[in-house]
Amino acid sequence: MIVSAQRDTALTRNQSLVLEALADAKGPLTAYAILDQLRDRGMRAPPQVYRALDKLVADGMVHRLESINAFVVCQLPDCGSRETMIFAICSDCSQVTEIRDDGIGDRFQAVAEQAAFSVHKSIVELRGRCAHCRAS
Amino acid sequence: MIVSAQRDTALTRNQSLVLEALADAKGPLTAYAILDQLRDRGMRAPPQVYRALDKLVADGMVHRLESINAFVVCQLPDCGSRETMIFAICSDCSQVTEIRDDGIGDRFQAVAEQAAFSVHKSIVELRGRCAHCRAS
DNA sequence: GACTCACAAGTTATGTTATAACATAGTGTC
DNA sequence: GACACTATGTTATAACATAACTTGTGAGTC
Repeated sequence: MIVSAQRDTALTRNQSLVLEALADAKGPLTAYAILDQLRDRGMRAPPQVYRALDKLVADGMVHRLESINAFVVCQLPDCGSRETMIFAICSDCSQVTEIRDDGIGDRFQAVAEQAAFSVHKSIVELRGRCAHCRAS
Repeated sequence: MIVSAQRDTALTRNQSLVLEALADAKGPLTAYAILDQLRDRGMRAPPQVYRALDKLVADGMVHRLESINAFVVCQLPDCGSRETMIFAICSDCSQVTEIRDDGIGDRFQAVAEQAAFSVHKSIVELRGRCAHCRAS
């Protein structure tokens, strides 16, 4: 459950480009969407994007959404810390809301403990409809 | 090994083959691993496997593990119902334990409601170490 | 039997996501 | 300069998934 954030080092050019692309995006982007966006700024091949994403995810500045194979910039402050985050992904517009639920990590730990399973990382992704899409 | 489960219609040959392969497996299998196993029983191409998996997942007899792109046969009875299941996936041996936590769905619903998000489906996957791998 | 409707299965090709493996270039230290 | 170290670039390919079309098959009808 410990996510060590090491933001001590400055970002490299590629890392900055990828972070910028994600920050400017309205929603999550796939690695290849990022690549396409950054082609005219020198990004040429998938490994460049994936390497940058690896670093940004490790530092807690970007989250990977496992169920849609996409990446989103972190919306909450202090997210590099230890909390388990919940991602609410709209099935209509694919916008993502990052939700903090203190204690959910402990709950997972507790139920897992009954199976003698020790949790290192939790993935919680909710699929449904966001406020905006429900209204329209 | 035959797995009885809650289903409306009988399984087709391909669906039975895929279910059998998953039931006999020690852990989760990817679609292509299933394909390889079933080649000598007539399975030839990915769409055949994916179509069978679609049906089995829809019927609740098989679960898809989003974070590892793999599939596992349902371990718990009455899983076709609406419960949100928790999957504990061992990072060492990739064995999966399916955990039931009544109430976790309500909790997700509650926190999502604060963001006016309506949940249709929840994905919870815990990564860590299973009892067996911790002991060894 | 012949027809046809519906659906499962088969097939080909391609799209999408991710990484292995190796080559090159910059940077700081001695 | 020689060296280690890290980031980058590049090519190729692995791994996962689906679109689109064809063929088979069984049930119901005439």
